[in-house]
Amino acid sequence: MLEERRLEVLRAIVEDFVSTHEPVGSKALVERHSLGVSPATIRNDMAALEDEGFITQPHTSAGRVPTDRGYRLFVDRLSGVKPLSTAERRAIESFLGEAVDLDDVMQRTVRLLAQATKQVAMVQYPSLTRSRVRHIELVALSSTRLMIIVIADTGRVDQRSVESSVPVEETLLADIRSRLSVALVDKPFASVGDELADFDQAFEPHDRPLVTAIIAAALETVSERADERVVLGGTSHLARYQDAFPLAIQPVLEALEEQGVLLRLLGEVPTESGVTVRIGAENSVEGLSSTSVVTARYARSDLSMASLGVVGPTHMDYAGTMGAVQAVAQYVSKILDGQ
Amino acid sequence: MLEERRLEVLRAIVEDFVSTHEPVGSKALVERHSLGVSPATIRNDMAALEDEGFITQPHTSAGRVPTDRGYRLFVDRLSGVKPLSTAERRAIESFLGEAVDLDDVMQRTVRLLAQATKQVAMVQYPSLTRSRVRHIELVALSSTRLMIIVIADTGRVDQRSVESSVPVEETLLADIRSRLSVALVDKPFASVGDELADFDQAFEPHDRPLVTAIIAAALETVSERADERVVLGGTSHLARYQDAFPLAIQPVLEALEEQGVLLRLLGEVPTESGVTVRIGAENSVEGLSSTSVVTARYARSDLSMASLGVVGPTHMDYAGTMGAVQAVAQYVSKILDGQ
DNA sequence: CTTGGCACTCTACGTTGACGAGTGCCAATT
DNA sequence: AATTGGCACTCGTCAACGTAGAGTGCCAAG
Repeated sequence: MLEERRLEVLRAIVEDFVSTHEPVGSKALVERHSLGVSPATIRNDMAALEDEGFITQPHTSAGRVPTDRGYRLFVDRLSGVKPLSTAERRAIESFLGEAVDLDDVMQRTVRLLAQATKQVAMVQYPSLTRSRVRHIELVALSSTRLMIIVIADTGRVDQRSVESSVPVEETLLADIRSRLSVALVDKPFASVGDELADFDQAFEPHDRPLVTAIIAAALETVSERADERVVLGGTSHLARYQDAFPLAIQPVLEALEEQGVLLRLLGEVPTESGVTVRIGAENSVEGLSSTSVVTARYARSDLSMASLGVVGPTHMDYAGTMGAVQAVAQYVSKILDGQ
Repeated sequence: MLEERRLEVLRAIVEDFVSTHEPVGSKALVERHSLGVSPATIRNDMAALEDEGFITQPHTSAGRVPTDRGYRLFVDRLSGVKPLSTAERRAIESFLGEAVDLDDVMQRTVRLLAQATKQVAMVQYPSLTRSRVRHIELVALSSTRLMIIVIADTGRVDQRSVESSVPVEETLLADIRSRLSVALVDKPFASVGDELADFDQAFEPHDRPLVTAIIAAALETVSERADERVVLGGTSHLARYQDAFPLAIQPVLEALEEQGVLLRLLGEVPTESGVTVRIGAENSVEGLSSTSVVTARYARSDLSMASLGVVGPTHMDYAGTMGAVQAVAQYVSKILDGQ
């Protein structure tokens, strides 16, 4: 009974604080929510919640504000995932459906997510590790410069240029090209290294340096590093919190400019499926200790896998944000599948 | 004599205001700069400058602040372009030299520019209009899905997928591929449309729909739209002006999120060479009316051409910024040439 | 366990008054 | 004709002060 009402009080505090951005007091609480008790009772509950570390007061005699721990409890036990309206779902689907290529899908997704959540959105390119090689191409740009192009079955195209110390014959190039195709096409990216292990043995010793360089370039395009790409959008939403709370936007912007940081945010995802929320200091990223990160995985039917998500103030609308992130992840998966 | 000193006063005001960000008064001016006259004289000059619209006072009794017109005069007649130190030049060269491909060059350039100017940097991808087709490739992703890949002599790779209503034979594909190569390789992008004008006539009528779709995709990769890509960096520098002056950062961030806006900023460049400065309302972009934009063109020996630049508050260090932008443009050109 | 009452603590806000920076104007000087 | 010192005036900034109001904790009564 009492346990239950306390949770109800916490929920009310979080909801009010999220919508008003102002510390919430006992009197305002009973007015806005129909808890059947008096302010004094609420005050007792609040004192208990504060002892347990779920809420805190900015200064003596102000209302209460949820702590990170309070938000955590709220997300885990009190809040659901608010589904999007059918109109919203339809808008998402049609907007994503218009995308012409993978870059466009990523671009559109990040805009969509930022717009839907009114927060900063990030979308990781589909991982290559489970992809396979669809096609491999070797092109001479000049007599000593080549370009190697690898196309994944996800539709992703990667290229890298290779410098040769000596001019390259077109016949040699054709030979390498066809052998590469035989060796790699339809092979998973993860096994490219093995497939190419003694690839250079088939060539004349004096061609080996070139072949080795090409192999190195091929491995680079295929290696983990290649899917370390995240697009970002909606940073202007950060400015809305400018004057608000302890959210200095400079460190946040700085952190978000680092691809490495974005990858960590999107990468540290537990095994479970569904939406992941990391609150405040749970993000082991300096500069984001007063923000929350909501992420979800998306996949193209197990071929490739990556994450997307948003970054916002800890006092965000978790239910709505989680709903939007989940829905977008779902539709991106669908679109990628269809393509 | 008097005319000359007035200009000197304007220069002093701009310089002081840029470094302190505070309105500058007559007394402070004579103290900090060795003009051989008294504050009262300066006041007369200031009154004249104000009448002419070069400076203004925020309120009745505060110091003077330059107007957009004042900055314009300063940039046109009073300020030079501050060259970078050799250490800086060397750092730029070595950092850009490490780039592995075009994407990497763009990425590094934008970081460099942001870091060197402590402002928001933007870099446009090299324009395709003057590029030529180096190689064209057609790949089957599935029996009804193709991908067309166009490689420019700038090293730029563009791809686009094509859907076919009927399964595509590999022999047909090979035929189209070789004819495309013959028709397009070494042709300038601008002429691709002409070259493909009656390309479909060479094929059987029932193959025409597919060929037409491929032509459309090829044109898309080659069309103007394709070079409409700008990378952005250093947005966190905006936050430094947060509390300062009339630079609300939200509208600026919003404007900079629009690729179209960036292209307009980088595109509206007069015929003259060198560095271009647009001050305040001279940028015909809503939201950027209290910022200045400094841009320069870069080129790969006339093959391709694009712009780069920075966005900052109107009270920026024009000499230093112009120097950095110019130097970076110069080195990017060099690097692209070498590659 | 709940509730009303009460004293207490702070913050937010508006008022007030000095202070100082800066100006414009004028008469005197060169 | 240009420069200069003097002087009165304007205004924004800042600190001090006091008040109003929101919110709390505690206690005694229901």
